[in-house]
Amino acid sequence: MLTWPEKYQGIFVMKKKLDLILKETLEKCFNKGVLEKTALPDYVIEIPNNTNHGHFATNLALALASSQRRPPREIAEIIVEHLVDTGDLLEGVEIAGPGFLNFTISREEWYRLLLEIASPEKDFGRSDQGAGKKILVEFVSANPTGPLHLGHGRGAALGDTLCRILEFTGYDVAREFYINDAGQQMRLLGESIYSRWRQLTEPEYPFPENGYHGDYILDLVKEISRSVDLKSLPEEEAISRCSELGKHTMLEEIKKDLEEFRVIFDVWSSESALYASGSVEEALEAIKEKGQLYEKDGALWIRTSLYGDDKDRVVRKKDGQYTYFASDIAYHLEKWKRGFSKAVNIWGADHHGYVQRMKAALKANGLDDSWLSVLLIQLVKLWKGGQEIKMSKRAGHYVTLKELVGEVGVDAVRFVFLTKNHDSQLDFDVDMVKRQDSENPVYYVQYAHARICSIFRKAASEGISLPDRPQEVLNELNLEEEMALVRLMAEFPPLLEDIARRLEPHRLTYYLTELASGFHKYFNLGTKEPDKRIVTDNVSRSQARLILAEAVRKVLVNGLCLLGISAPERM
RNA sequence: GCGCCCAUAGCUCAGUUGGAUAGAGUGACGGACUACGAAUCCGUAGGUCGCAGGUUCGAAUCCUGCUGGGCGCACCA
Repeated sequence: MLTWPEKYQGIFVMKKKLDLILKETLEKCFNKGVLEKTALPDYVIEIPNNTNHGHFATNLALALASSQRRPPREIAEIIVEHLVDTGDLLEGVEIAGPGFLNFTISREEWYRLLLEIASPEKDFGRSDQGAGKKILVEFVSANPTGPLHLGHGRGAALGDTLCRILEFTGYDVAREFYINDAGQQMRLLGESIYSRWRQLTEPEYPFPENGYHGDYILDLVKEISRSVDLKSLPEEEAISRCSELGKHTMLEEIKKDLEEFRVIFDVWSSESALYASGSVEEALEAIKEKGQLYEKDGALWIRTSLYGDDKDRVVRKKDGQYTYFASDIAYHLEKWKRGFSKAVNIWGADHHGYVQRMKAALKANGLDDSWLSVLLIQLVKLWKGGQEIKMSKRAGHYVTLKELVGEVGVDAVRFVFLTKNHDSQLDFDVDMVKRQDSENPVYYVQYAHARICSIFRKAASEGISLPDRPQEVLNELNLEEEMALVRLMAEFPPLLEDIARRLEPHRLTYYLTELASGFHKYFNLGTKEPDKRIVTDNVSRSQARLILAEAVRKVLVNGLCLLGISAPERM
């Protein structure tokens, strides 16, 4: 039976303890009169980039400099001199640079954290930061007029990973796909299909202006003519059948492609349903009651300009038709009514101009600015053989998500889509991603996992496994590389919370690459120096290193899982 | 014309409430396996953080102006 420690002594606790020590120390200095009593300044306790700067560093002395009217280094010395050392947390403190305080945490404290990570019961990195908060993430939301392209894929990877991280950090998350299935574009889809069908027998039959040119339209023609006898219908009815069935088929396809991409939505909501249920009218009525609507030139306007938009916007046209904006407002008010404490939209960068007006419309309805966050994703450019593959949706020739996934695999596509900030353009080099070597960032991380699994197999073959009493072997861990790994893993939970707060999932790929790198580096020590291998002839040392390896493995698994990427045991 | 975003190594990009010597991958060059997986590791080279001011103990990060790029400014969807 394993005996693991129950109490979590992680990095939060360390930081909190340290902060307490600092506050008590200051109090002491004030009371003794060695420092002038002032309000607490804004200071930071952080993990320094440079390992020479200790495990934690604070700028407290620098922050005090102006109110104390003394040089920061002098203040730092006073603080160190009066440091209230309560427990066994600290191993050392140094004054450095202009007056930073660098703290070293005791080894025992790090061992406690390591056991916490490796513990089989604990989902390391999971937190309850978002407890009680319901958050709605709307993403992809592709029009059902064609297959998903790379931009949708990027949005899908971003949105899904964000959702996974939000869930892991305690939020109640709903993944939602909004179907723009009202209005002109559905009509155009129907006409495009119908026209292609007619052209089978009448090559001269006109194709609609702005119609959809892709080859998939021909597939839809085949599909539809199998179940419907278009010939027997009047033209108008045939087109509307084509529109209806085309949409249905496209949606099924989109759903299938997304599932293949490991993205499952909780809710599929539809624009046309908003009209059918009267939600659009209802929403406008509510806005009207707030006095935010007015008529001008025969159209109905909303006063978004009062709330940060450049100008007021039309919600109902002169011809009586509602604008797209009207249903969008209704949709977002619906989201609000469903009780979400926050909404996140992931939109293509071409919807840029929409953000401000959407927020303004919500504000006009009394909603807070920060309730809706919109993440805009920039273009994906595809490179192959050193050439950019130009795409044009209009002309109907573009690489679909399905094709790319078929070529390089889900793992690689998801990973690469998340290696960049959503706000910057992304170059996807197919050749690089297809190569099964170091140039491929996904393999780098997955390989670290497979390698650890391999080490466990090796250890097992020599009769070595994780110890029953891990506490008793841990002091075998004292290499700098080993402690660096522990410290790096300690940053995982706060990183996830930060990602959840700032909606920046791409940071996870960087972190995992860094962790994998730390492990590869550590592993390679053993090629030169056999006593630095994980599996050595010293059993307790091997066991200690297996605990470390297991901890790394768990963080890698959790991280990859959050990215929606597999963690293979062999490659 | 107005608004938003971006500008960091040859290339692609990280750099997160302003912190110490600005990082990684890739490309180039040179090294490391008869023993835990070389899909790995180590080393060298590479920078006026677009330009110019400002704020302060301290700026890639905040402010202003400029230059260069992207996107958006519909009674389209």
